[in-house]
Amino acid sequence: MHDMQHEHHECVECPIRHRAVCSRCDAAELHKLEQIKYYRSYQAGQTVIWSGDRMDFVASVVSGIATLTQTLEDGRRQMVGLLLPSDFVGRPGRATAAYDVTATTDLVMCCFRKRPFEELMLSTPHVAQRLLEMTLDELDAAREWMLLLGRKTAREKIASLLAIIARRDATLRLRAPKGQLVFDLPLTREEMADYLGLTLETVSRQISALKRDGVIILDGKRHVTIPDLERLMEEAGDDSDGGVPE
Amino acid sequence: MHDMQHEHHECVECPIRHRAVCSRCDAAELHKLEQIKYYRSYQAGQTVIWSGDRMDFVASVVSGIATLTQTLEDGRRQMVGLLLPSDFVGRPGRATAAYDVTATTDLVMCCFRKRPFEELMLSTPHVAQRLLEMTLDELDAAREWMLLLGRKTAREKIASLLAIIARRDATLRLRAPKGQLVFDLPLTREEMADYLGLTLETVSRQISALKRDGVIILDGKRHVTIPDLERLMEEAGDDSDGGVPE
DNA sequence: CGACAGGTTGAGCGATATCAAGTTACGTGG
DNA sequence: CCACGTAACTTGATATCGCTCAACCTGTCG
Repeated sequence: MHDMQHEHHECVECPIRHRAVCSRCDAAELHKLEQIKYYRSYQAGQTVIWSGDRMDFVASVVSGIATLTQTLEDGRRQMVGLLLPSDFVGRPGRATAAYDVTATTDLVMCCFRKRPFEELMLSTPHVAQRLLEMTLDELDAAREWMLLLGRKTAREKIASLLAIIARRDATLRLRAPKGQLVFDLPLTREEMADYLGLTLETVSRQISALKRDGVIILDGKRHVTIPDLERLMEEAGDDSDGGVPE
Repeated sequence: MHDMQHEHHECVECPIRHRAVCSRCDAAELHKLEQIKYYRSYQAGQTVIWSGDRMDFVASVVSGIATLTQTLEDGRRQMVGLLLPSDFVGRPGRATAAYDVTATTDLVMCCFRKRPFEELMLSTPHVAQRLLEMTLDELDAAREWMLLLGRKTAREKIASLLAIIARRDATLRLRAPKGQLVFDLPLTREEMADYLGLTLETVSRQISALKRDGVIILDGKRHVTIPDLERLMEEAGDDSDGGVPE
């Protein structure tokens, strides 16, 4: 089902060390985490967990991208989470997965056995504090998506998604998002549709329209250039700056 | 702007004592909370906080109902939270409100000054633990709403909202949701529309349709009877039971 | 009694879904 | 290296659900 890699990386060299659920931990706490962690790898397209499955671990995304999706009986799908490096998967205190988790690119996760992790959360407040902070951020992101899903037009939805991916990509590379932005779409048209509450045909048409109008430049189907981020933000319909309050 | 009530209620007699952010606290911790708490009351329709405003407190809803809403520049509104008794308002570590908070009924809140509350969270893990749990629950609810907003039809949206209100009303009264359910809608048609990503006209039409089809019985505009919860759940499109995993 | 907020209903329109036909890119086996 | 198959994507024609605009109803409060 999945490849297991038993290589043992050092936490102190971990690429997500400063952003993940472990970012607040001191050396002693990291040592405890190190004892209950292990890595798992998945290929693009593989399902990590099915909704309803027993889940005996929680995890951080180390590299790659995963999605959370919900499905109605008749097959209608809605993505409800996009997991990037450093994002957390799973819920302490819950036995089964609430959503399908799928690797959309090759994916490496740093897993912690659930029971020891829960005990560790009680004894070392730094993990719980960071997890609360991350969960509050996710809740804000979810509410932003609710606005998008409930009230934005198809064109605005596409522009919003492109803006989010562009900005996120820029921060991952530690470059300020200014001037011309270039990135690759990590999602298929269908995955974008599932994220935006649209059909894949509408996604395709709106991308073509944004291209025709010069808001984006496409090279192939996935490689995107944003000549003017301001313009894209206007198309997204968000109020002005998009600055994240803190 | 708002009435302040300086009456001093005892935490041990508080109606939300067993569900709110303080539910895990022991007597000593409650005593600390009691020293930084105060009550505020708002009338139905009053705005509690505007998005972007400085927020010097966090709070629990004691009685009544409040909403969180986001607005696009051109006036399109999306509700992103429905706050019921015991729900938590505000975010530790953030200076300004991210959403408009409005009292839809008369509302009483138990407020804690933000700075002391944040310090208390560091010293007493029970508050932070409970807040994490509540935030994870809210995140699940938000993701459920994303599915509704992105993929459900107008009729399914209305049925879903009615089912949620019915069940929640039943649990607040501590009665198992079986047989015939009766409750009053706490929201206007417009508020329902803002919650569901619809127009108020569509809300009105779909409610009329559900009434015509015998799924609900209306007495006046707000008083609802659900003769068959199973039937309503089917109309909502959710898979079967709707049981909350834990 | 009049005014107004909340709610209902109708007619027509438009954005997005649906159904369908192609196109492009890419890997695989001959 | 080419032919084939397939997944991803694009584009067109048509259908439909929910929106918009508008009129009207109902209950409440002064």
